[in-house]
Amino acid sequence: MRFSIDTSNGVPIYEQIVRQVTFAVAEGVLVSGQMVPSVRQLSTTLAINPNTIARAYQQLQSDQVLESLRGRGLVVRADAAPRCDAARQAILADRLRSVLSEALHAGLSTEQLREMFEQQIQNL
Amino acid sequence: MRFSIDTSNGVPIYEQIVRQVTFAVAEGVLVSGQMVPSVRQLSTTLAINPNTIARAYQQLQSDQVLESLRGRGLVVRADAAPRCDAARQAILADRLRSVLSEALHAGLSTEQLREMFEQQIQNL
Amino acid sequence: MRFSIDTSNGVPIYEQIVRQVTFAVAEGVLVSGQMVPSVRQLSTTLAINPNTIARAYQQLQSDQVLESLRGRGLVVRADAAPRCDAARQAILADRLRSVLSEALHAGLSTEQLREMFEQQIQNL
Amino acid sequence: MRFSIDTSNGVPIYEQIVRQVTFAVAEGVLVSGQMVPSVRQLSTTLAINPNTIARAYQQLQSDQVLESLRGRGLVVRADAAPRCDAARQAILADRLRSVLSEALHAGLSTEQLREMFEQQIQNL
DNA sequence: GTGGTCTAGACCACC
DNA sequence: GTGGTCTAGACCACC
Repeated sequence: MRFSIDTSNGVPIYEQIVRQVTFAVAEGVLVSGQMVPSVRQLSTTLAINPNTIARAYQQLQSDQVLESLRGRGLVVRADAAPRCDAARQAILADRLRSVLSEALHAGLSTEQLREMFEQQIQNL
Repeated sequence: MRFSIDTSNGVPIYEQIVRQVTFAVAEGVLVSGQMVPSVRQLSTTLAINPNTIARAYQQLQSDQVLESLRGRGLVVRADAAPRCDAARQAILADRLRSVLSEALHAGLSTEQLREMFEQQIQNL
Repeated sequence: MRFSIDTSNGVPIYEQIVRQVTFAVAEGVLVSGQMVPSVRQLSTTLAINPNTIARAYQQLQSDQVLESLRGRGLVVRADAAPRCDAARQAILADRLRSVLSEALHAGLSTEQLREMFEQQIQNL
Repeated sequence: MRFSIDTSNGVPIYEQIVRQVTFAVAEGVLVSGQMVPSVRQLSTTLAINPNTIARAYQQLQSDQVLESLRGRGLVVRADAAPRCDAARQAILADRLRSVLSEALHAGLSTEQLREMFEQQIQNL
């Protein structure tokens, strides 16, 4: 799988990695038993501090997405896919809800929002 | 105008104040020449340190939304409304874009997104 | 004499009044024995707080430019003109020196400065 | 780069730092990608409170002169040099304009000003 | 009364 | 280690 890190959007790097792995499992890009790149390897390909990678992998383990196979590395857990799918849905719905809520509080109408939605989605 | 501060959502307090003033000017709740509450007054009503209020007002001045009448207080600048409206639009569109972009990268379809959008907007 | 107050250039209002009176005496626009407008009158014509005017006049008295004639008001002192002329020269030379010094420290050459000088003086 | 702070000239300390960094980038003394001293380090070498340094660096970020590499420090932005050069030019021209304007209003002739200019520039 | 600046010191996330 | 935010409290010029 490919990672894309944006160091300037305020989202912590380790969080971006956690999400991208979670989403990849949800989509089936990463499947049960598949290994993820080693801390060292990912650290050099992304030019990111190894501690940051390690922290992301640590959280993915406590999220029960990855597990450590002694001496071999980290792999996707057998039961991770549905959990990741649920997590993906929840994370995205929540972020969407929060943006919409702020926009409504800022005085935009539902119609203006729908317009903005269509406009943004066409630009992507 | 009324302010509502949420100290637990990660958004800096001064930033929340900046946004709320900007949005209020965009909506016409605050109009040109109108004074904003004094640093000390807002500080006591919100139970927030005066420095934090001052920082928000400082940024609103460099954003050209407020201007200082020395020794008297801060007022909304004559030409602030369109600037604030544009800022509001830009901030919200950007946040929406970022959510949608992440959702698409996470594998959701445009149709799924549209569904999620309608669902979230009805719950608000 | 006419006063012009700029409330947005950072120079305190009372200071602007002090300087304008001083310069007017230096130029001969105000002459010895001539009365200056009363605090109350100047306050209303300039729409400025009377305390601010009073403060300016206080300083002009301690600068020995004005003197108070009991019950009649403030007039230009007999010996004020040369003092004001010297003050004007000193104030302006000092401000010029300070700008030039900063520009040189900022890396501009004498030639660039001379250019800038001619350009600015033509625009005035 | 070296900083020199004058705490007695009325110009706020953070503003002096902002200007010195801006001018250094304009001159090429600081180049794109180069790190500026850390808040704590500059704070101790200048014997200035870290908050004051942070405030200057904050403004330099909103001026798009510096950018933050989270957890690592602050560097000069890729496109900062022309912006800084323009800012330097604008700041100095404006200060010069303001001095000349005041001098003309004070009754000096263009010729007297030119004389004063040459005199001051030789003494520096 | 008003805002503006500064110090001191704490706590935080991130690398 | 890095910057970012916030509190507490002081002092200032100005109105």
